[in-house]
Amino acid sequence: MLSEGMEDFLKSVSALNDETRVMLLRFLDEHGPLCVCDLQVSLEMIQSRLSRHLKILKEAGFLRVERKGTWAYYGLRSPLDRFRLEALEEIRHLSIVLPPLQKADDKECFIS
Amino acid sequence: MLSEGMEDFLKSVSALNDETRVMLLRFLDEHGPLCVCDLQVSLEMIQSRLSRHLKILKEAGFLRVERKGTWAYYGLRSPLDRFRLEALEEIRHLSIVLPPLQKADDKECFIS
DNA sequence: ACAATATATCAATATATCTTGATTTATTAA
DNA sequence: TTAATAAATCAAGATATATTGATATATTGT
Repeated sequence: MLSEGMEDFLKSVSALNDETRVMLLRFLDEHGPLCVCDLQVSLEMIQSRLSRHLKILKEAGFLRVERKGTWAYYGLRSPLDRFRLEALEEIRHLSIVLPPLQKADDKECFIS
Repeated sequence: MLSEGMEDFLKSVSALNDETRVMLLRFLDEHGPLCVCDLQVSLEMIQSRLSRHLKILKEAGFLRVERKGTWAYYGLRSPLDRFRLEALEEIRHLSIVLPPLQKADDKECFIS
């Protein structure tokens, strides 16, 4: 059957319940899969914080990870089920200002 | 325009982020508007707790209140916007067991 | 094996949310 | 106006979540 349980629903919802994560979803929706270090520079977030939020979004079924060497590329999972897709759609329509995408390896820019 | 802001979105989402409130929405969706004391007996919840959750759901745009004398009848607000409706739809499909509806005034059952 | 780098996890603290019991407010009826 | 009841709010404690800096793990190139 298609009905999910309370736990799964609350996991989706609590993943959405944070401004940082909503921004992350929006950013990845707009730019496609990105590695943690690119997100770090673009969103000016420290690494442990980013890593935590990405994990929560992944475990809630919104994101997938693909590893390439030491890099981890996070992107929207596809297909999303109806509710998550609807949430994403809502996020797409939020009037929020996103910072520009920056690539970490553009310069000799080593983030600790 | 139709786009809501981040604040409004997070308000909806954080209202959904609680098992008690999800139950409440489901219960009111199934039985129609009910007064706080009926919810109290049916869901076996103390009054202050119930009152708090109803307020959160109301302020998040899911519920409306209608006062009749000392009673306050809470019911689903209508119409709901797309995202809230979709959330409600999702809640409708959750496989959860609800307690039966009980009316507070059936017996001389005065809840403190 | 070693150094360098990307990411994940941990520990401590700060902040937010939930629960309960007590109190307050508001309405009705005597 | 007083008593009774419904509902809202408050205060205190418990639990959960977010942030930061430090440490651990894993991969790559030498």
